Amino acid sequence: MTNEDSQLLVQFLKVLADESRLKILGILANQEASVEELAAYLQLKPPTVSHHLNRLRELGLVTMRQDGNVHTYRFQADALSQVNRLLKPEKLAQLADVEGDAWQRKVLRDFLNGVELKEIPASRKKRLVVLQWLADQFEWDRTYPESEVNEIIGRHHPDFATLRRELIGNRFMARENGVYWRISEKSSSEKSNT
Amino acid sequence: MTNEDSQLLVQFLKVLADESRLKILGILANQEASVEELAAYLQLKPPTVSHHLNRLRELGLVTMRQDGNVHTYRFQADALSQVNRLLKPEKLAQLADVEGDAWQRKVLRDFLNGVELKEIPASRKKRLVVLQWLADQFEWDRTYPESEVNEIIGRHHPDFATLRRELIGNRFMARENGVYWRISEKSSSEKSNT
DNA sequence: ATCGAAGTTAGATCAATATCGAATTAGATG
DNA sequence: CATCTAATTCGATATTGATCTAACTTCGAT
Repeated sequence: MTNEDSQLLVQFLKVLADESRLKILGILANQEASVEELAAYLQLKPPTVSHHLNRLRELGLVTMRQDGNVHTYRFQADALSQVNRLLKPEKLAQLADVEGDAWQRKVLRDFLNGVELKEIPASRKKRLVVLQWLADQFEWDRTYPESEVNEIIGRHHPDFATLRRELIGNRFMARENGVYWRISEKSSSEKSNT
Repeated sequence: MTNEDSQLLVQFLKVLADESRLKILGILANQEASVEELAAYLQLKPPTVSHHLNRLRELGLVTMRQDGNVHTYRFQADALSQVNRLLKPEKLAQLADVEGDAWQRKVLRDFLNGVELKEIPASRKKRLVVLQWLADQFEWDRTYPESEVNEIIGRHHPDFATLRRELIGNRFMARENGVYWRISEKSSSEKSNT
């Protein structure tokens, strides 16, 4: 489902999600009708019906034919199939993909001030996002002595000891013989930014 | 399509016709999620998401499971099938039937003041409605001399001659040898009221 | 038992829009 | 041409509803 498909679906649903317009379609599904007839059926004034017919026409749900002064509207059944095509679980699922990691970005926006970590998130999920970001401050393919680890973390937050332990505990980094290095995630979906 | 079906369809469409809610469904179609995650994905505040989830839950489009403080929402794919079932040309066509002859009633309401015909409609379609009503003032299974026809019509409008000719011309009544009687319509859908 | 975090509820605000009356356009008719 | 009718357009109004902040509830952890 492309992004335009998604926008189109919303437009269709907005136009259909109105009792008057559904009734209009219902009437026109039986037989074509003029604005005045529709207005009387629906107990609405002609300008209101005209407005609704315009919205329906914009999406191809009805067409208009003019006989003298009378505008006769006709239902276009196949336009509905577009909606039914898009309104399926699989299609909706594709809709979400365009979004991406907005949540992670939000967490970082909330807890970072520039490169400064305002505080350590209490919730585990958010803490993991921040730790991932912190781990990204370290390069791959090399080791760091503890002093350098403390210094790098210290640029972002005073409590480097806690954060260092968290990095190890949550397997963003590993330690052996007093040196530290980054380790890769197995399957998690987190990604860094900047 | 019953009337409740129709109301249900409108409710569904109203709930679905919102970009945020469609996105929520899109995300949940891929994996279940908590309120906060959804809020971050969509860049909305938790109360807003909570509101949307409530609307979706009312229609069975999502279900909720509570783990401690975290409410985890899950997409219910089969709820969508209801919409697809109702959103078909044939179903919409059935929707109009519940309405009936509102238009005719409207015309009569406009042109009648009690039993008094305020004026003779200029538009043919409306004139036919009024003539049908006028014809209903005559009984079946008997004949009327012209004088009585004039008198009966005269109760409703001064110009009884024009109306009498219209009744004949539009085949609501017939005349032979100076007497008049009602004749039945072939297939027209008009019905009278009181 | 206290505190913090996730969620919901309540209330307020603001934008979108359904509806209508008035004015306008365009066709038909005498 | 003058008039009448159907339809549309325009402007105003009123309602609906999406979103937010603030307050409250509930649960878990310290």
